[in-house]
Amino acid sequence: MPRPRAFDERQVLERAREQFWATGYAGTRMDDIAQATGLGKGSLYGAFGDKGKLFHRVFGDWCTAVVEVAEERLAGGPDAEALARLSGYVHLMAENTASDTERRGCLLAKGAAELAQHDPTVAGRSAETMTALLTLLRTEISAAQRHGDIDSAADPERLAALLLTVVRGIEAVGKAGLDPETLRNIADTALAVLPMPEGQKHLATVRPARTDLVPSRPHDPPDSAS
Amino acid sequence: MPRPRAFDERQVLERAREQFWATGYAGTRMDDIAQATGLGKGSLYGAFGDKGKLFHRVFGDWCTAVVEVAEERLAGGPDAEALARLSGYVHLMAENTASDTERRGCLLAKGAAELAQHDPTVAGRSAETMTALLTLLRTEISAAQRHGDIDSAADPERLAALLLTVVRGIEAVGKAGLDPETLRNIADTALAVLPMPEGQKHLATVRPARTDLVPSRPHDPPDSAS
DNA sequence: TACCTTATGGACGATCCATTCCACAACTGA
DNA sequence: TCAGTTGTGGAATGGATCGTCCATAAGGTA
Repeated sequence: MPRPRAFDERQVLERAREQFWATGYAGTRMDDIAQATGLGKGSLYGAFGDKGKLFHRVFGDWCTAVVEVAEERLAGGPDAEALARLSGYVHLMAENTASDTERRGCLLAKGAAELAQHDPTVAGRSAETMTALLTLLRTEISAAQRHGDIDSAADPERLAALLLTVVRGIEAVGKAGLDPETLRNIADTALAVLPMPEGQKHLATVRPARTDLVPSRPHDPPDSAS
Repeated sequence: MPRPRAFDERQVLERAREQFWATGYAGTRMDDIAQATGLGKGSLYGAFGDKGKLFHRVFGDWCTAVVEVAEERLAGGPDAEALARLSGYVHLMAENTASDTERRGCLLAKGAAELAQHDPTVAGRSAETMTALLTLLRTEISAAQRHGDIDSAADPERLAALLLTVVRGIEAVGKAGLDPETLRNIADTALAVLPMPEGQKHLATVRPARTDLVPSRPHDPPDSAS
């Protein structure tokens, strides 16, 4: 019975994300978003509440996407390919940052840096996201250990935390200005130093020349949430 | 012949840093800084130009301090203690983040996240800082290799980049909400996976129980620039 | 078709903020 | 002591920004 909305909510959120991503929370004006989406202020406020609520919505969606990308890459599959999945994921994240020529970084990092200290919602959501990623990584490391690709004496929890740190760290040093080639090397190196089972040499890939440990490395994921 | 300044420039910069650190660039008002320093707007603008210039000054000083802390910890000393120096540095950085209960994070990361994309000065300064840290780490890794504490077949450049990424990554995941204990473990793990020379086992420290690889770990550095 | 409900979007109000301005203070050198 | 010069701090300015309001449009329903 009421008049239906003339806009696609998802599309509006996408445009809003683009704005927040480009200029941060404080740096984005509601007028910008109105302009970018073609919506009037009335519709915008009517549909999403206020600037804060709109950002929370965008930020939450982003976090969901980040975890989904990890799930696509990591969850499921035979133990025999667990190490390859881990490698693919880490390299994907490195590639995302490396190809981010505009240096927009990741909205998760950007939002957390700007707001986590004062906004419990953002703080909570980013923390959830970290633990979700940690769980995915730990599971995969355990799988690789079962298959004998990673030393089973190592603590999967710790290795997962290390890999997560490397992934998030690549984003950080990328935004800080390290060049793409270095970023890709970091991903290689991180995977190369993972402890191999006793008896196997694992050092080779840390040597200067080797960069071929890793299987094919996909570009431009559908939702390239870096 | 002119009237001398009644304020201490260093002290004013310190207070300004505190503000920018706490609330970011856009989130900090010049009135806040005036209030915090006790200066009037006229003095503030007369002495530092405008908000942007003031931030650049603060940001630059911070970057200098970050490198200085690394130099104090890393540069100089016998090769025999190079690995210990590396370990001390990485743990110090982890401790800084772990003890940052207010979750302010690091101004370098915060500033870069907020401004690097649009402000070439910030982008350039943060990039310089990264390469300076990289150089310090590489030098120290080479020293440890000479002494036989790290496999000399490994590329010091790559290991340095990995360690830098871990250090910056710890800051990032810390701000994102991982608990202090996990952060400390990450530092342990990163050091434990460094490739040992052939013949030596290096895996032990990745095992759950071990956390004692590292020498004493200082708290509260003079200029605790995390 | 007439009516009711919701959407729309631009104008508006109130607030906030960076920057400038200015009257006055403080110090130096003659 | 007396200019002359620079520092000081708060009031004023001008522009920007968030959120509200309201007259109107557009579906649905009877």
